[in-house]
Amino acid sequence: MSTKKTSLKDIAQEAGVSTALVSYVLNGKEKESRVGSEIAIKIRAIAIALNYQPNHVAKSLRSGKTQTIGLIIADISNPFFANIARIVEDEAKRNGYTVIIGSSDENADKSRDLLNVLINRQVDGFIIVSAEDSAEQVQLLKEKNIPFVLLDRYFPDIQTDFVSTDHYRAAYDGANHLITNGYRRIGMIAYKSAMFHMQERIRGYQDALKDGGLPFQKGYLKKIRFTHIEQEAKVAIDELTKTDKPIDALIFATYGLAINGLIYLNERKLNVPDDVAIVSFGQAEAFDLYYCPITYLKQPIDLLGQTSVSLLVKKLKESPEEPAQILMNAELVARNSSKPKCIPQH
Amino acid sequence: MSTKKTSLKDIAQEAGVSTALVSYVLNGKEKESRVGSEIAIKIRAIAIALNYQPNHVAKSLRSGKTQTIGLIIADISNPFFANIARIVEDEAKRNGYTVIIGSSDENADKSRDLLNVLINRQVDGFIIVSAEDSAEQVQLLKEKNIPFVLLDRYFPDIQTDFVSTDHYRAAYDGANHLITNGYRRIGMIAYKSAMFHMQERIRGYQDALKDGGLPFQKGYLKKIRFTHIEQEAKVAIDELTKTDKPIDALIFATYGLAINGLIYLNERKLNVPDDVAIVSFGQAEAFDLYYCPITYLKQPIDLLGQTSVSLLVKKLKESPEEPAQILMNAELVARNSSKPKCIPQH
DNA sequence: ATCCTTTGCTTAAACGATTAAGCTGACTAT
DNA sequence: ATAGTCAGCTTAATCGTTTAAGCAAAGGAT
Repeated sequence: MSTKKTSLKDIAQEAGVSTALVSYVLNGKEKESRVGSEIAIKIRAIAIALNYQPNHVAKSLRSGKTQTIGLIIADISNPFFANIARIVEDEAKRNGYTVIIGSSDENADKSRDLLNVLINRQVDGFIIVSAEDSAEQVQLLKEKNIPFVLLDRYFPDIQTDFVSTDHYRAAYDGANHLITNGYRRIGMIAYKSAMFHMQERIRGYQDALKDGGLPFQKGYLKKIRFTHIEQEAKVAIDELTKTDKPIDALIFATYGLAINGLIYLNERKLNVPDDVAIVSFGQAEAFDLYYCPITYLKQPIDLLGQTSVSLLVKKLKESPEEPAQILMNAELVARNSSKPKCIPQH
Repeated sequence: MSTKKTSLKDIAQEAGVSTALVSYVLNGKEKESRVGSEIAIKIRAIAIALNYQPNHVAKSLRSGKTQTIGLIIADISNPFFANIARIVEDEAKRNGYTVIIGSSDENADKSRDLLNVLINRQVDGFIIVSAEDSAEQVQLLKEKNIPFVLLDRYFPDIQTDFVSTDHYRAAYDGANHLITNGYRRIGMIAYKSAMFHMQERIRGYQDALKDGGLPFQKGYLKKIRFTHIEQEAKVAIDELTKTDKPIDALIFATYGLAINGLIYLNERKLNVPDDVAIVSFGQAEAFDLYYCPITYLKQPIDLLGQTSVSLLVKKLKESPEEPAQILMNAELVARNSSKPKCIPQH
């Protein structure tokens, strides 16, 4: 019933040769290893007959390579990361690698844990969407000479390979788009975070306002804590709208922020785009479903994912050279939520 | 620089003992193996000093266990599965397991591929959301005595462990809810599929209509191909609405169908729920964002995921006993999209 | 003094594969 | 005849752990 899996030894026994020969043949090294052609044929036949499947674990132990990539993301249940994960999975498979995904929840401790678990599991390398305060972990990987590629977020102070969206430019484009379309009191809701990508998004927003001749209003920029999105998003929106100079447009720095914010706008019966125009980062079916399709900054997810994998695979094969640092542009997908402003109200 | 990882041998050398002793101590078997308490302390100290991290691959080879679970789903970028994946990941971790996720795209060949790859990687067991035409694969796993638990979908003709939503009852509840709220011409859009869970959803819908005294109209049930959702969903909706007896309510048998359908309803300027009431399977933020929040059948994702993991872990630890077959109820979350029907139009 | 137990350690095989090195016999060249 | 070459195989070490079996010395009982 439970027929034991067949190993090299079984084949060797059946063929009346040593395991070495079998290994040579099945790895296509008959030429270099001077294996007789008759016995090679016989071995191959037996392997098929016994339905031989090499034991990956044994291979890994011997070779020191597991053909496995660790993918660290914030949360697999967030559509942005789920999409990334899917691309990475497919691309890795195409290169003969398997992916192990771990969710860090934007939390440095969990991220460290994950890294350790996966290092012990001997993954060959990592693709990492870094969490807050994880610079030291990245530094450590560098020192340990563990191959990795940072995805979507990077640390300007640490020399690493990375593949990222140009967050500054994306935010700049988003804000600029709103200005062009006639909006003048443009708010932004972002995370309270020291992460470079978030800083860049904020900087892009601010620079666009400045270049558009709009004075930067400190009160128009709201930073809320990742851990309290729901409550703080409401407070932020209230503060942005329940004032004598309410915003007429709002940029969400993140998909998660947008979801929460849009739901609350609904609750408050604020109309998009008449009361508030919207531009958001991230992308998801949800934006298509909103009564007024949401303008968003479409990050090149496919390219990001594919490039990070091929970069990592290259690092794993060839010896490390110069770090590759790739910045990609997000595409502004303009929809009704940011359409040119109608008649000035008053 | 690239300090080699420390192994048992290194510790043994440093402590002047054999690797066996080190292994005993670090695995907490000092008692059974009569290790001296002094040397035990010394070994532990050295292990910490050298930052010893056991090599999981070697452990796996020796033990035949990789502490890894294979999770086969349709598509990680689908929110339903992404959520499942997250739960499974967390629950597995809590039990000392790592998860490898594979997306089958509802395709039997890909599913078979995935299974083989993961079997070669020596995963200890599987959690599987079965794809169309994959009954034979499940049968094979059974014969090979590879532990697995089916998740959310199962085959009534094959005796296996499974954890699933009661799809029949969920659909019945959904349709019944619409009837109760005054709708009389209730359509359904489902997948053209032989999968049991889809058949059950359809059967639930039909039985509810029957029990509600509504004649089942063949034309009100549309089955569309998984591979052509976008086009066929439009056609289906047109056929359901552009007729002299148009539907007044619609059930989507799936999250993906709902997304496509709702977008098209928008396009057609059909109002929810005044023109068409909606009830959908699946759940996602998207449903909250719709101008009229969508009534949905909330599957107990957390419980499904957790239960499947603990079931599998139990199978892996203890010897196989009776197969566990668990059916859970979906909760109907009633929102505005299915609110009691207003004034009869004519 | 002798035997038995117990304690504290080592030895070595095993998991399944890879691969450098060595062995044997046949053939070639001189 | 004799050395050298080469084809065709085997041997055995190795990757890092685990663990059954065994060995040696010390202590206890008679």
